[in-house]
Amino acid sequence: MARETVTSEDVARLANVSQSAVSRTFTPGASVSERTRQRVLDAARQLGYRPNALARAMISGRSRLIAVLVAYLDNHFYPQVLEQLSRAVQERGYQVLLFLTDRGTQDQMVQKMLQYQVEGIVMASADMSSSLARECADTGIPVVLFNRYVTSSLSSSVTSDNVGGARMVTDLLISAGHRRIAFIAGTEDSSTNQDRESGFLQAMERGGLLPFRRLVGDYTSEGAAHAARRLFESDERPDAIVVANDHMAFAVMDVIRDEAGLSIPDDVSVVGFDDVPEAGWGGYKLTTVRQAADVMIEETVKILFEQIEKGEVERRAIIVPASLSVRTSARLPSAEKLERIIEGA
Amino acid sequence: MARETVTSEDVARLANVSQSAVSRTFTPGASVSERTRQRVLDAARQLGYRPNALARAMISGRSRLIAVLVAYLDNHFYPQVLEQLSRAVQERGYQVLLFLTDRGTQDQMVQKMLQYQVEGIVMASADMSSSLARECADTGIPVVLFNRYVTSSLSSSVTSDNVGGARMVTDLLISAGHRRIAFIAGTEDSSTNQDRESGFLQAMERGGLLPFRRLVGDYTSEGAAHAARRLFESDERPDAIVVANDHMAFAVMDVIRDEAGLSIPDDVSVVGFDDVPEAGWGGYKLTTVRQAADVMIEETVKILFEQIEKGEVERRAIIVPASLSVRTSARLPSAEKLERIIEGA
DNA sequence: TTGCATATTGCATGCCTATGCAGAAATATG
DNA sequence: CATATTTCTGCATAGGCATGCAATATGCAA
Repeated sequence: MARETVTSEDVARLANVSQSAVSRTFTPGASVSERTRQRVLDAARQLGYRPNALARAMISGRSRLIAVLVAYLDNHFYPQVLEQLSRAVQERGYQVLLFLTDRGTQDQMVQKMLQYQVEGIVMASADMSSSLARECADTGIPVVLFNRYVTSSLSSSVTSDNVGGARMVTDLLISAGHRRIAFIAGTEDSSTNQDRESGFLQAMERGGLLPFRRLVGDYTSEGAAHAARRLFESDERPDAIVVANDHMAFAVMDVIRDEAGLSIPDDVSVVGFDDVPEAGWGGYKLTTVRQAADVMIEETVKILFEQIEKGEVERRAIIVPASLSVRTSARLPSAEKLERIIEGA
Repeated sequence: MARETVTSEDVARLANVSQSAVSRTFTPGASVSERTRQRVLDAARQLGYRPNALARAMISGRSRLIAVLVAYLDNHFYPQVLEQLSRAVQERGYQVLLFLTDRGTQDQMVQKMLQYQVEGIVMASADMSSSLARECADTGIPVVLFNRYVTSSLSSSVTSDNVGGARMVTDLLISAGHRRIAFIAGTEDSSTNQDRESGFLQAMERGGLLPFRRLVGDYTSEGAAHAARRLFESDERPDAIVVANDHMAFAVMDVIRDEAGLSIPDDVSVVGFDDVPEAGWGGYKLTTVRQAADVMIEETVKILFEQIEKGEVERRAIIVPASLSVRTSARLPSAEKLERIIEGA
């Protein structure tokens, strides 16, 4: 088996041309006459020749590899992003080199990425230490933090308007007459959570309300379920809950309905953040903040390739507007109030 | 910016050793004295040296890259697989090169994979033409078809017992007294669908029943919803539905409850296949066939690396046992009958 | 037919690292 | 202390391809 690899030289010999001619045939835009081109192509087909992308990458200094780092794929927002991102990257002739990280292994992962000479990095998860950011910046490789940012960092970032989005859903609840509104937070030190929480707090303050209670769910189902249980273990119950992402919101809804025996939205309103596909499913119909994943990805890819082409890295921070996805997991305000919120008044 | 890349030669110069010494320092198991090793390490740290994985791959002929091909990530079974697979691969010092395919682009994708000199290929989706299979086999690269197979192919495959699993859930429905059992199929020409359908048919036949009706959902939510609507548009309704995977089953449940206004499982039982995380969610509580994704991945990785190490490819077909995940979307038979089904009697 | 501009081609080299080989150094043996 | 081993080390080369440069071929106008 393992047929000995066939090289451009083999093809050249068979086609009676030089190795350069073969190379040029497979390099778009290079100068080759149609005749040699055909001869080379024929010979290549005969031998089953395939240019070696690694050798190519070595000599041209362009690996055509984009590293994507994610921590988990169980929050459906990320698979969705990964799929679209990968497609976008492939369209430009690049491939995604995937890195799944645990907390604590990011450093090694970044080392690996750099070893593979990737031309760009998307960190779709995992906070990045500023030393790491510096290391990347030093190499001149564009880095985009996706759905998170680090203020001290030199990297670009693309997020949606987490503050504004959270403010909007919270406004929605307040306008609908809710007064005992709890917040279930994600991972405390993540930028998304901080922004969403501050949006929540802004809306509450503006509405003259104090948060009914605040618990941490760590962006996991289990954490969220646990938090929800604590919220409903006494009679001092919230009448609405803002959950820091959809993935947790589903778990919260399960606890409310199946364990606390309450009805949504009659007894409690629940809202989330992300608008993952499941939010639209009949079992949940979650009112939530829609992150325009497609736009975010578009921006990410744009930044990446602009910087790859220009060869220089500049920090850019894109904030993509968020919108409301109004379904039935939360009581609605009057149509006119709703209108006003959606207009972003 | 793009600090000019620092090579092993630069390190060698600074450390006052030869380039070989640097190389050996970074090659586990190579022969270097502790003293030079330290000198090299120091110099490397000073310069920020990182071995170039591509150059390394070129000369050693080992890219340490595994290509993974998937078609979609919206069926949650695949993100889960991708995550675990990627982790397993990383543990062995390899990285996943991700390929997202549409129908029809597999050929180009495979070309790309081979160009990148990947050492193994996992096709977690997308059927593979036998010519493609031959091409891979010719190169001597191990290929594992994950969750699908092609009889004519030379590639290995890992699937779960789709026939047996489908038989089990169908038996469950029959034992619970259902007689009007419909089947919603996935993609017609996929091996998973064919096997699941044939398991369904076997059980029906053994139970002396004819399928109530059979529709195609193409493994998409929309397809499944459409099929479900057709099932319930007349009064001739099924009293149970076997759906070829969970992802479709959720859509079916939504239609039954929200559009047909029926109750599950009182009016209709619904069962699925895969046991994705959402099947356990309170909104669905889907009775389904559990595919042991972890075992499947374990086997996949095992095949892959055994063949990579031995350097020879042999066809192997692993079938991982499936089991029942009994929840509440389907009426239950008596405890004793249930027991018998689970025991696989 | 000749001369010049342009399009092709081949040569030679470089990208960065791993590794066989032979000699040098360090260690063990008697 | 001499010799036999073992451990290190550096040299030189290879791995497959892209690309600047110089040389050749081609096309066209005069």
